[in-house]
Amino acid sequence: MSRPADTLEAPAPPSPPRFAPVRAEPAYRRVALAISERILARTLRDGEPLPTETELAAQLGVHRSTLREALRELESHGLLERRKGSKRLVVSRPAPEAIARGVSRALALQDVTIAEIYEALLVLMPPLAEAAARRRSAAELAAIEAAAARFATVAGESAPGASASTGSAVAAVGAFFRALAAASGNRALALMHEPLLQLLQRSLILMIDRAPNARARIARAQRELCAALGAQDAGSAADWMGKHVRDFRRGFELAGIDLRLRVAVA
Amino acid sequence: MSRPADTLEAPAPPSPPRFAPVRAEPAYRRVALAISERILARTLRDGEPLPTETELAAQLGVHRSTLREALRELESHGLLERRKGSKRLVVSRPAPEAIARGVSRALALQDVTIAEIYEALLVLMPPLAEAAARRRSAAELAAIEAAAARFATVAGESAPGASASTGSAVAAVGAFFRALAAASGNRALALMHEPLLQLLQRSLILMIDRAPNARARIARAQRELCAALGAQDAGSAADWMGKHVRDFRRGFELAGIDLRLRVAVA
DNA sequence: ATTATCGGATTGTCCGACAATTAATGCCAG
DNA sequence: CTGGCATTAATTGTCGGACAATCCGATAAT
Repeated sequence: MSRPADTLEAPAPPSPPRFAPVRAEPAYRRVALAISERILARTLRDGEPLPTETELAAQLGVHRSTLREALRELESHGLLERRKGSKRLVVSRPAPEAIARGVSRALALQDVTIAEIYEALLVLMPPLAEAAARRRSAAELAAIEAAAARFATVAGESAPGASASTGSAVAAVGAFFRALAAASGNRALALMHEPLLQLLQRSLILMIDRAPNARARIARAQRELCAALGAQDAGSAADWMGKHVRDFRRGFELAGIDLRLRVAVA
Repeated sequence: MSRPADTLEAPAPPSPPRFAPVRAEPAYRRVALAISERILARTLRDGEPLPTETELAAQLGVHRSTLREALRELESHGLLERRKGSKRLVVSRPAPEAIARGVSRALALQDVTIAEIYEALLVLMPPLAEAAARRRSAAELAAIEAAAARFATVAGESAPGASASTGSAVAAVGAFFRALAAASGNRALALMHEPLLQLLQRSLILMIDRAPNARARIARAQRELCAALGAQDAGSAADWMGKHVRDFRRGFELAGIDLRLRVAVA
């Protein structure tokens, strides 16, 4: 486009019989690509601070504004992050929940239904529990049990209908699943389960106070799962997880929530 | 901070006992959030063109450069897209492959291993095949069969080692899985399978020419899967998909590729 | 009606500037 | 010589404005 030292430009190509690709990408995209390639190739390793904007813009031969547009793209993909209270951007590996948030949004915008999320959970969670039972460390087990304990506390301390506790009960459910996923030793499965969980949580807020016994049933399932994980009983863990997930479905039905409704997102 | 009776301090705020959040987010992020909320809330529906940059910047009370940074973020998440050869940005639902690319990158940067991808595929794909067998339409079945036919052609036409065809064979494998996922009727599962597929494809490039019979075994599995899908035999579909996935593992082993290697990404 | 032409609108990119904040530096006391 | 504090330099966030290339819509020519 408008570049500084563009000398005389002949409108017609002189002789080359071959044509260059007509569709040139804008500079901000090429810049983003160039930087992300370096990150992917580990030339820039995570934790490493990026050069200053002025410096980087000079190196890449673009204006700072242009560079900035590229940086926003990388930042939003989690390839760059700003450490708390610091100015400089540093290279980082994307945080799972940030990635998952994007996936959640995509699913929500695609009008995915609660039924689809339920089905996916039914596919994913039992194997996750199985893997966790087989591979969990002592510390991971402790974390899972702590999450279960917290749910029990939160869920027990209030009569059904006390909406103040709804949020923390749902959050505790999330914490339990996350701890379990972390213990599975499979980051691909863990990452994939995260968006489902995020979407489940949104719907759970509506369900947990309307389905009688929902809290009690969840607490029960968590206890059984903890026991299975403690005993490293993969079969039982998978089994109980299956029951647990199916219970969610029952909860939605009892609460009168149509499973064909599309999921909401934060 | 809180001193007892320090009456001499003049700069203390006069009356407001409440403080605003200290950590204000930059404008470009607030702007991005504001716009994305509208999109999520369907106030801006997909296909709808965004106002011009000048206009939008004015409405939001920020400079065009600032707005632009926000737009790049939304664009990179697939919430906005530029229709081919057009200038204006239009609201859009994120394309699955774009989302999946972000997930793939995240997994690769997290040093996820081939073994983890394999395990995830083993969890995900058989239920996907099962769902596809149950719900596939005639058109979807045709698409799957077409993909299988293409793989057979590509895989058969060249002697093993002809690296020219490697790329198209791998692409055909991808097309087959994608067609199958699309027929599953579960967009959550389909979206989650996509990053696994992307990563598998990268590794397949290395494997398919080094593992004897890889092509033939893949073709066989695809034929059997097509038969099961055609007969709407969910059990058989799940079964063959399981074998198919396990075959990939065998292929890696035969090719001498360590499953503990981390996956690569485009 | 179809195509060629023209002017205005819009995007991509750049230049430059400045306040607020963070990082760096130098200075003084212990 | 080291630790703490004040001052200065550097960096980011945001803004105003500019301009070429391109796209869009309308109008004129075939």
